[in-house]
Amino acid sequence: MANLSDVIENYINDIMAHADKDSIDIQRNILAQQFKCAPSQINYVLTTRFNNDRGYVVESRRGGGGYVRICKMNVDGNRHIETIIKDTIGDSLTRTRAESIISSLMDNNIINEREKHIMTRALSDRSLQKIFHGDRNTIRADLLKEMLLILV
Amino acid sequence: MANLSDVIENYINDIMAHADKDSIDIQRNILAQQFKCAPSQINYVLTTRFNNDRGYVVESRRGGGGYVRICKMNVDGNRHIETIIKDTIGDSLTRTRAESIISSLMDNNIINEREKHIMTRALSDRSLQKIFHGDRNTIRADLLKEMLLILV
DNA sequence: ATACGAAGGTCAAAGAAAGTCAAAGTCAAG
DNA sequence: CTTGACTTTGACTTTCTTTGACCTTCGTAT
Repeated sequence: MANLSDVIENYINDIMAHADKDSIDIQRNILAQQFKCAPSQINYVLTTRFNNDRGYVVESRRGGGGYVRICKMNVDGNRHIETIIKDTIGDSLTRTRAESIISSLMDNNIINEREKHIMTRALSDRSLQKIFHGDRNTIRADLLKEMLLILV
Repeated sequence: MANLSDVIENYINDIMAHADKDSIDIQRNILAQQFKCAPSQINYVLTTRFNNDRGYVVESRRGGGGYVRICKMNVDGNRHIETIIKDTIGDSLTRTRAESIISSLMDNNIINEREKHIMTRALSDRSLQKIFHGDRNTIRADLLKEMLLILV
């Protein structure tokens, strides 16, 4: 059932969890071989699951001895929230991005699980079903910003 | 014989009853094939029978490895919330009524102050600013029901 | 310096689900 | 027999994943 991207995400999370540091190094081609997939699939996982919204920074190096370093940033509360409201969210926010942002807030203990669920549900497609499709993402942006304001 | 929607509803209830968890995952197209109907019929069943008035939350994902997850919220555990969702809110909810419902939840220790603030913000006129006036109260109703279902 | 091989990056097309919407069908109540 | 609520269907849309062809960067042996 689970797709390959999820499996790879899990695998990386696992390594991350068992690492001493907040960053790990992987090798793209090796990983791709391991999972019998195209190397670019690894990039796909990185951009969809280990991106900024989720609180990760990825750096890499090509050529012999190349690597991909995945760093989990841990942030301090208030400043982070302000940045999210002012810069990260913007005028429009997809559901996927909203969920990423909310997840990373929980990872950083800025909100708890119940609060995460409340926010996620509020921003779900189902809650916003009656809103014209083209407007949903702007409403989502407004909603999340407003909800986050209580945290500052 | 009952109509197809009823049959599908029963089928889903059956799976639900035999599941360990309070949620099950289905695949829309598979189910449609099984019942030899249009895939959108499954959506019809979901919106008419497994909606939040009946205590269900549905989430889904498209694309490879996609699924539809149907979660039964244990509303029986909480008569108060059940009543609010089924009877008090209805199809339309003004901001004022929303606020008084939320306040009463806090007074009854069902939610804490932070949660109250999050919900109030989400339902504020500012958050919903860009929604056409005539639609705001229906959206509010949907939003509050969806958020409340998380609590049970 | 240069060329070559060993990384990693990008992008677009194809594939795999699920969602939407409105038209057409059904059926019971008035 | 008409009306209105509920159901069924199908054409079209959107989202997410997977793959592959082609590009860029880096280290190293000559």
